[in-house]
Amino acid sequence: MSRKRSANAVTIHDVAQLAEVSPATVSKVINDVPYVSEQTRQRVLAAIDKLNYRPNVIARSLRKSHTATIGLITDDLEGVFTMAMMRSIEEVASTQGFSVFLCNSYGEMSRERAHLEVLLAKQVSGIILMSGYKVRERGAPALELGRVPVVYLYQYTTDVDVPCIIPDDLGGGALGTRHLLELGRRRIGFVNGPLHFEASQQRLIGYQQALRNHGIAFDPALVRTGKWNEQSGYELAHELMALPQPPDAIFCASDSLAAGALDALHELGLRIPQDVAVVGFDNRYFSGYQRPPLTTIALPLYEMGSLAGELLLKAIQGEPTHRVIHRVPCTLIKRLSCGAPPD
Amino acid sequence: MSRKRSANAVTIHDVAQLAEVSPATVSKVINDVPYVSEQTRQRVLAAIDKLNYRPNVIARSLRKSHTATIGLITDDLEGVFTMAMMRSIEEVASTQGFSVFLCNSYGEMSRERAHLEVLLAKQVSGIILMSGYKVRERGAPALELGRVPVVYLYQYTTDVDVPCIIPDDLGGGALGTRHLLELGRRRIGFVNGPLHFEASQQRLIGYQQALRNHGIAFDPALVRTGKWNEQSGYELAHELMALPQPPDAIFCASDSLAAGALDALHELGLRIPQDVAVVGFDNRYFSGYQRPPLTTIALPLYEMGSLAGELLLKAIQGEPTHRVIHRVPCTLIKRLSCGAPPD
DNA sequence: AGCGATTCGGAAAACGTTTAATGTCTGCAG
DNA sequence: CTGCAGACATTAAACGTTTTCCGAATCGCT
Repeated sequence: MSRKRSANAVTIHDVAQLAEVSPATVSKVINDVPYVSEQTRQRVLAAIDKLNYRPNVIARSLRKSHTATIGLITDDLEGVFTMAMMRSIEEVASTQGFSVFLCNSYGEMSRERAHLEVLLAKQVSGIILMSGYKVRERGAPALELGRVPVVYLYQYTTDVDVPCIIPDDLGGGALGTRHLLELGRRRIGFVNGPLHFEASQQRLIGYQQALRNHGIAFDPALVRTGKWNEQSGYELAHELMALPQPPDAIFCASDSLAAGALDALHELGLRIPQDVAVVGFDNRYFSGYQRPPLTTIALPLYEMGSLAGELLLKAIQGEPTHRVIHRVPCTLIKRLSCGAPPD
Repeated sequence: MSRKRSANAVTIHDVAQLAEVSPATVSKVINDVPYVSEQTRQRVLAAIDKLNYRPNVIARSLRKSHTATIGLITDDLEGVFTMAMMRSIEEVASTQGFSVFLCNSYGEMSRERAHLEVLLAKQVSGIILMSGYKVRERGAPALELGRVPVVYLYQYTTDVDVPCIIPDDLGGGALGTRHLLELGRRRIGFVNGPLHFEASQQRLIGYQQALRNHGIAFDPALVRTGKWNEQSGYELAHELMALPQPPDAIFCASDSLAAGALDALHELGLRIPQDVAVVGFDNRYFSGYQRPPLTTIALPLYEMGSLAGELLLKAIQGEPTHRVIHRVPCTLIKRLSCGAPPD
């Protein structure tokens, strides 16, 4: 009989033979193709069950040239924002019957290139290129390699016709500022990261817009820029508080900066939020563990991830893809450092 | 000509045609099979280059029944220990030419089952089942589905013949305790997590062993068990410090417990490490941000991940796999809470 | 009874590779 | 001149599906 196959490779032929039917018919019942009688259908199903048959998806893909597989290339698998996006990508993919290949490029173009090659060789139906935070822009990867849909997640580029997904940093900047304004704060300091990051620029613009909308004059002395880290936050907060008219609130463009600012304020013996309110940005893991727990602007990482997945899957299904930059809105996480009652 | 193919599907036939040679010959030069003349080899390579041909790995796998692909199913994609293990798995896989499918089961058996089915249907060469911390034991997944090698990572089960990889919690418990003993501490409190976790049991045993090896009597009054969280750490540290003979050091079985303990000690106005030294366990992200930065026992997550990858790949290459529980040693991360000079 | 439409089932050709088998040279030893 | 052993190259059969096409049977009409 068919015992010559390698170990446990039960194929559609085995099923066909057992059910006394042709492989074509078996295929039909598997794929719910009409015009197979109920009786044979049952016979085939029984055979499938008995042999514990599972279709070989590889073979299927070969014929159908559709693998139900997408590739996910990340800059930094251990990046602080990676997991959340990955989680939602995996979720939308798997609920739609897709599997996802995980690739880590370590930010090296050569590795990214290599991963792209194998993904395409493995006939993925689409690819998500994901970054975290730092790297936001770069040349187009070698998309000429194959004509599979691509979406950029948390990064973008203008030289390629591809949808990009990033957080709405401007809106986030406005959101945090508005929150402080609504709590009655009038001199709001802004501690920013390096200005060559688009995120910094956008968050600052948001801050300014919110001030303007509230009829508060923008005071350049109240904004400071440094690195993204705690040390900068510490130093710049000190600078702000040393002003002749120190601020009654500090909005930091990252939670790390905010952590440093908190240190500085504690050092000065100031009460938070009574004397100075503090709002961070990013909703990093540790922000809830600060003293006091930090009110912050959350990056919409889940939403960005699922948007990426959905966009890609639609593109795979043939929907035309435009060169759009999707800016996903940030949300406010109220904790104790701003003075408002927490969520 | 061959323009009838779907868009940009350049196949081995196209190459063959351009190079005026048979597909078989092209295949040979691709796979470095001997007996093809240098001249035709060059001609074929030129054609490949010109057409920008990439072999269709799906088709290849079909014939060779070997996909160079592994599956990774995790309990909890967002688990605190997941990323590090994932990173090293991806690394060893990709350096050996394997791709990895990422699957998240959310700890639900039905999802795990479903993922297993599609992984097997997609003909993966092997599967890693990964957990984090909490779930350590459970029934065997439906391996009868297919005969592909499996390894368990950060979880284990005894009812299946499969290699398991877990941290050496006992060794870690001993390591932290020994470190405190060597720094001269003599009354070391032990704040533990729930005892139904094997990790708790093992860490406690390690603690006891280290004491014994140093000739210090084990005092049951010095060990407390609660939950894994900060709150427990806070309360149990208070209990310990209220003892008639309070400890001069506290070893916590998790960094969360340690964070709570730190709170309690601060509240009591005690200096760390001068009055009480503290050591945590897990090397969580926030442990370096405590006041003072927490000395802790690091879980060997990278090592566990790469071990998992290597074991799986070896098994795929045919090496027989035993039912072994690999306990990977933990390491000591010296920071400021123990009194020793940091690394 | 005749006949088109509908339903069911199978034969065979794909899908893009690899590989075993086979064939054709060329050169060289006897 | 024969025979034989490489060295190259090709043919064709796999791999496990899906899918087109075709034929047979049945059904519902006139």
